[in-house]
Amino acid sequence: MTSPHSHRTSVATAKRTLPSDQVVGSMAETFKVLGDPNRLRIVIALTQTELCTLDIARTLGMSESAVSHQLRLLKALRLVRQRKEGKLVLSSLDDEHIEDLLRIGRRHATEAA
Amino acid sequence: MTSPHSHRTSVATAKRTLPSDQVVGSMAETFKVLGDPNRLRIVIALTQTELCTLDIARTLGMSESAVSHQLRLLKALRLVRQRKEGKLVLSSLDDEHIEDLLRIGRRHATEAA
DNA sequence: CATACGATTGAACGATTGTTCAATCGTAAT
DNA sequence: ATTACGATTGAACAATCGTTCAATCGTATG
Repeated sequence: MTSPHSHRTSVATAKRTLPSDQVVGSMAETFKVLGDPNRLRIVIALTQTELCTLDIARTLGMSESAVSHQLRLLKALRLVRQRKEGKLVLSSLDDEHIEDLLRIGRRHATEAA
Repeated sequence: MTSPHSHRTSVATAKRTLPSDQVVGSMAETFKVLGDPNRLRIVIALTQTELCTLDIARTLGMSESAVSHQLRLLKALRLVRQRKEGKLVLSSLDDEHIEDLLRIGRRHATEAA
């Protein structure tokens, strides 16, 4: 025989640790937006410099349109901020936490499998 | 007139900062797996205790099958580890970086919009 | 004003996603 | 051996995703 196991108490304990649906949903959205390679590349590129939409497109080999669509998402989730300069729209990171996420995510990704 | 802008140099600079496709892809996978509310809840629940598949299902109100599918993904990406005990499969977090990601992600998510 | 350039928009498309469902496997207990 | 329980699997489905394409907007420059 192995150690006894009570489903009841485990479930009750685990349930207590969960944040509200709203918080979980918001966290998931944040991670999800970083979960696409092109969007992630955009964010990484912006850790160095402010860039206009076209430069991002050229840097990543994406269409201007695709970049614009993604920037709108990134802005909506407060990862990216934008300012206008003439006919350019310059994008930059909006939040200092983002670079932390990138750093840790990269560490996990490049660890020995 | 505003400040002059050279696309050429901005693109060249930005390109240098980008990790390889392989690294970016792996990072994106890591974020993506945390980008689903149910999967994220599973991971959060496991920060506290080791849990069997059924307990996770009961805690989150998911079917056993759905949980099992997601655990396989989490295991493949090395977020979750599993050990057997009798007929139970106990899951726990596989990597200490994960909790850091959760903490920072939560901070960003709960910041004032 | 007309032109060019950078940016945005919305519809449409194929591709991917997460779940359900039913069937099956494995282990422990009777 | 049979039963019960926990876990896994694969097919199938609706839903969501990210891109392309064409059209349009805005602003600076000729």
